[in-house]
Amino acid sequence: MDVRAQILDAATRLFAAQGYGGTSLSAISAAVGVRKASLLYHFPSKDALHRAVLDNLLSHWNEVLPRLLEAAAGDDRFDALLHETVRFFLADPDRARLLLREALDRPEAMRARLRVAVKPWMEVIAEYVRKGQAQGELRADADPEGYLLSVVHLVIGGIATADTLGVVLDDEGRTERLVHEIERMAKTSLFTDEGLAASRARRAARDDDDEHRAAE
Amino acid sequence: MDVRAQILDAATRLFAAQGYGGTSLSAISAAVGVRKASLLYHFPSKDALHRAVLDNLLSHWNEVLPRLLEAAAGDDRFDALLHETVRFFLADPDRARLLLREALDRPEAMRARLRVAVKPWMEVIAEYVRKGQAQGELRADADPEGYLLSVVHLVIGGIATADTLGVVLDDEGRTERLVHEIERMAKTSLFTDEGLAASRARRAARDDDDEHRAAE
DNA sequence: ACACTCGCCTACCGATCGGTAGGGAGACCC
DNA sequence: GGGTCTCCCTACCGATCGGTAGGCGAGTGT
Repeated sequence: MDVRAQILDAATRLFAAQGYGGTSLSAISAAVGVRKASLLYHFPSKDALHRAVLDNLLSHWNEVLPRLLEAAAGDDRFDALLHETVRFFLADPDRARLLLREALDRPEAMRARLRVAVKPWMEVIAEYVRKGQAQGELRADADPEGYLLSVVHLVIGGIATADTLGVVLDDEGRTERLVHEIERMAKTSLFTDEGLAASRARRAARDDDDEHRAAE
Repeated sequence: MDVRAQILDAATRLFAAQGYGGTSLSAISAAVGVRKASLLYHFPSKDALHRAVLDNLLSHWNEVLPRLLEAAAGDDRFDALLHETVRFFLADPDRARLLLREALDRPEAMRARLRVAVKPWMEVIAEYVRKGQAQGELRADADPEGYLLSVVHLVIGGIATADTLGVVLDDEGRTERLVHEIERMAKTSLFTDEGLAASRARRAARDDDDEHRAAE
């Protein structure tokens, strides 16, 4: 891996763990094994490095999301979307921590980023929620935008602090247990009980179908 | 207000907004209107100030919670507990931001704090959840500890970043809307639909009762 | 009147911060 | 082989960091 990528990687880990203000350029360069001046050759300033780290993270996400939205089968869209979102942050909890820190540290900048990067998607999905509500599959009293926001939040926050808050869950699979409950909450509070049953039935039918096709 | 309290207050606001590492002693003392050396007269070090800020916050909470647990009527315990928790953090969102930052910045220290301050309460409430599950009022597939953790998380995270994430909710009452949805999700994903109806019926009866008593 | 404490101050400390200047080894082009 | 570009280095900058030393004025107790 080239030095620039190593710097980006180390900066991501350190910013996530100690925050932007709490991480010095010396610390990052030391983690990579080069001198501070070399770091500043690749990134002209600490702020530029910070932007690069965030861009790197968000571009990953923007690359995953559209593929996900169109790939997910129409009916189980929410299920797949939720699960893949969880997987994305679970694959590297530092992603969740970075976003959380950014929201706390620079609310104004984060707001601007969200406005252009997230809001359009959010509106598309919210529209699907409204359709599901009209069909009686989703709870009518849910606030689509508020719900989506809260779920994103539940996932990001839950994963970012799973280690810390996991103190009340003594067993070792605490993260799995927490994630499982998060997914359960997200689904239960969106689907009506009928919708949930219908969704399960559809998935069973599809799995059956897949098996048949695989057997051929 | 005496200077010490002013310092504590300013430090709380600044730590919440910019984090511990991102806030200098000069900034805090400037906000109060005294010199840095005067600040260090009241608090021997930055770290001591930080501890004082956190102790101040947690003691508030520990003062509120027990009163809350015993005051809430047996059947609507969850409702009252949830709502008062929301109110506690909504009254000063900096509380939520501070806790969130602490969990990110010093996971080890936070874990220790949680272990002694939160875990006992959590276990008591989880026991009540299990009872409710046995009665069929609460969803049997919920993981009591995981659920409680996630709700705390949903509330704290939601309130801490309501301003930032509220970008997708254009209207002015965004915070109210978000909070309302958070409460809805928390209840819907815990109560069975029967339990929810029963709870509503109980509350209606009680309100009726209150009116009668007030009319006498 | 005196000593003493409290609360805040000015002045300063060494360490570390983000960032700059400039040099040198190696690869590549002509 | 000379020129140049890439990449990393040593050495240094002024600013700011958390923290210390010590003085000064306003009470307070005796």
